[in-house]
Amino acid sequence: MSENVNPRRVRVRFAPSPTGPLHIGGVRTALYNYLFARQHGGDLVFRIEDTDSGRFVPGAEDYILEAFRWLGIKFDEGVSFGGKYGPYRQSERKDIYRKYVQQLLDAGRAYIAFDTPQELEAKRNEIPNFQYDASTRMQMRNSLSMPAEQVKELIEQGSQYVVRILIEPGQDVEVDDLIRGKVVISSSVLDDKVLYKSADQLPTYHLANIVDDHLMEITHVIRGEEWLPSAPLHVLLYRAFGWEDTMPRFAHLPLLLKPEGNGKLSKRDGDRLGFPVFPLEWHDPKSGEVSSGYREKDYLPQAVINFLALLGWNPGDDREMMSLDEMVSLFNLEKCSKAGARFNYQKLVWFNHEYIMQMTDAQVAQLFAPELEKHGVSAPMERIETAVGLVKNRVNFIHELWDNCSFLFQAPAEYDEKSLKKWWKDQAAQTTAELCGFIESQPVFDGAELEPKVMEWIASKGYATGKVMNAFRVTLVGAAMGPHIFAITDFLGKEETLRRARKALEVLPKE
RNA sequence: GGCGCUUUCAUCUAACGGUUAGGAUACAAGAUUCUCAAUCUUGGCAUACGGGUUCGAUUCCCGUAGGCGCUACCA
Repeated sequence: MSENVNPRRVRVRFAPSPTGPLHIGGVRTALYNYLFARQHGGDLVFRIEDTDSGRFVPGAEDYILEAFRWLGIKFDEGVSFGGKYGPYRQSERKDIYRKYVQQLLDAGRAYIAFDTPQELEAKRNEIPNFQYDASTRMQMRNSLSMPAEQVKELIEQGSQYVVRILIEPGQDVEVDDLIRGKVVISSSVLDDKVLYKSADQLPTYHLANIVDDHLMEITHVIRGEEWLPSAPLHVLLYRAFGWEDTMPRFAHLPLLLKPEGNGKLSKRDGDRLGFPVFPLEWHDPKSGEVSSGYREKDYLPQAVINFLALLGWNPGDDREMMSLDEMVSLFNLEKCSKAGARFNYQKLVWFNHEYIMQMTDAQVAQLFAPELEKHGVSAPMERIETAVGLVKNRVNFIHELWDNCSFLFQAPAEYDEKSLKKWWKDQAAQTTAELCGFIESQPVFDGAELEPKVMEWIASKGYATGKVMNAFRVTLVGAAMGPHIFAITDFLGKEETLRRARKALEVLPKE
């Protein structure tokens, strides 16, 4: 049971609905589709499923496209990419769907129903577990229960109607899932789903999805687990159309769950726990509400991708840090887990740290330079690189670099109280003054040469190394923090070093 | 309620009948050190429960319990 049984070129799709920002779970689904397509040398299609005119949100499509650009997930064809299977926006395929709906109607695999939403609502209130199926359809107002002339008349009068699939009860429908194996559901529990809506004269997801996947020659449908219950319906639709021989293989991915508590990951969780659930920041055009995004929160796209890839899949060994290309060669649907995965964003923070560590100082400096400018600091790239090299191991995010190295670019304006309390006492002022004198008297300043001399001097004076050095550190940094002290003096240079130390001696208490 | 999926450390997961049940994150301790980190070492932490099948079950089957999803003229 593998792909080589299927001689067709591998074609997969990611088909979001433009109803808002792209959810992070959708990003993972797209990622898996991308990995699968690349690995098999196939195509990844970007289709827009805008068949719900009521929920359409302007800007959502562009947002989704931009998110994938940022993440580095590339599509081969589809909306904005072109291709010979278009149009790729479902709202532009109305005529196609109309034709196939008619085919189903003609074949007796679907029927027309006149029940209004209000009537259905009333029915549901009246009967506890009402379902529109073989047991109830003859009591409803449809082309099965009514005489042909009446149906014709109603249509001519302009009555609104939907088209429903005719489900034959009593047969076992089998879905062969690449991740879960065989799933069997009795058609008796399925209902006569609406395929074509009267409200906006568009097909529902179920119909559009099958028609498009067939016409676009999709070979594998990799989607979220929420679609598993309707997969049998989809199989039945392929059967009704007579397309069963080219029906795509299905793979239903486990869902992303809340980091804590019950339920699947939602927008609210991000707000509550302090992490984004969207790739990019989103400004809702209707409510004006702003939802944070990973890009704006300073996460690296590689870190997001890497973290997401491992939520529900593993390469089969212990490796965790992987480039997109590595993932492409390692990916395997059979290695996908079946149970939902909690969204443990702590680990994403760790990934971000690891990727910063993995980047060269020059790469990090490029990202940090704009941040520096925001703080009113302009420095040669070389200086920034050096600074970054000194402190990048202690940050999880690029923006945290500032707090860790601002003192390299700006003399301390004030001194951290706690640090002073701990280190600026006893003979701190005196030793610092003496140290300044010693350093000034030395013919060398380079840390590698100066450090042993200073240590020797401290020992000869009988001082405690920690006390002398930390007092000195506070004068340079403004706090008891930062990299190795001689790395700092090297960066600042002799003049600036002594200037800062003496400034502190003026400002800080002598005793 | 009905239907389906699912169940290994707190979390992500490995072990596709035989392992001292492995790794990573997080947490804790220690080492290092002029500070804060980083780093290294160490530590604690899991096979939901009950039945089978088998010489032997984390692994296969059944049941129970928990979790998740679906149950719209939404996708």
